[in-house]
Amino acid sequence: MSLTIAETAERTGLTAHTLRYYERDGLMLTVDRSASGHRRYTERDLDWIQMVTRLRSTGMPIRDVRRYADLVRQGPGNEAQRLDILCHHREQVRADLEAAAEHLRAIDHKIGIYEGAGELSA
Amino acid sequence: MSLTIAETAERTGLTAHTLRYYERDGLMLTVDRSASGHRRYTERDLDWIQMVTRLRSTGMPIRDVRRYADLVRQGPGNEAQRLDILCHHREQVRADLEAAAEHLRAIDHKIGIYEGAGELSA
DNA sequence: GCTTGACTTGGAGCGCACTCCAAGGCGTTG
DNA sequence: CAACGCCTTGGAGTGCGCTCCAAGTCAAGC
Repeated sequence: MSLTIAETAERTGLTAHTLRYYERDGLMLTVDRSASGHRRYTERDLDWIQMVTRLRSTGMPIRDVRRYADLVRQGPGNEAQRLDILCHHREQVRADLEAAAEHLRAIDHKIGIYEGAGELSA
Repeated sequence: MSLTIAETAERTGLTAHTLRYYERDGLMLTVDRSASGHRRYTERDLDWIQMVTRLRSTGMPIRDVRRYADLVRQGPGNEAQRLDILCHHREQVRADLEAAAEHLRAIDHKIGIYEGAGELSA
């Protein structure tokens, strides 16, 4: 089983542009090519893209994803470093989530004020 | 009581550059000036900056903050529109928080795999 | 066999949100 | 009263993450 870049874009929610960009920028593991040079994505690539998407959408910068991808591409032996990157990121995400939750409470409060005013004036 | 731009930057965690930029871009309510033309920030400005910061750091784009600021600057009468912006944003933030929490769980899972492997190989 | 359309590349362009610069004004301190 | 530092402005520059373009290759359908 292997997918074209368009099919992979469809399945991952990224654009073909972005998939090429990620590859150029060192975020991908090795992507196979057909005889004619077209990219062929495997199940493993889809899993990896999902991981990259998770890291990106929790705010990890491209350059950090690249550091992580570099380690994975180097193969076994550097698991401690990978773990280190993931654990640091996890703490960052937890802190971000907590901050966002607090902001959400403040926004809720503000909404409550407007809704209260609406009721009073009604 | 009024603060200089430097003091306000200090207190809000924004830079003086950013405070000027926000004002130019229509994100601020009216900011007073001293006789010499220097900005003077009041308690009300600090509260407003905090709100802007909450909206920004929960992912509201500058242009939407500006729309909201425009309404507040226009004065009473458009509370329903303000409420609309805030409620839409609240739903967005909730969705983002949920997605981020799911990504966090997946990252936790990945970390668990690395830690498990570490223990096995130890 | 020719068209159509998806694919390739290097490189340019874009939108967002700042971030900084140059040139000049003001005002407190020694 | 001179120096120093903080302030002002319009406008240019930066970094990030895509996003798109031009020119060309290749594969499949009519």
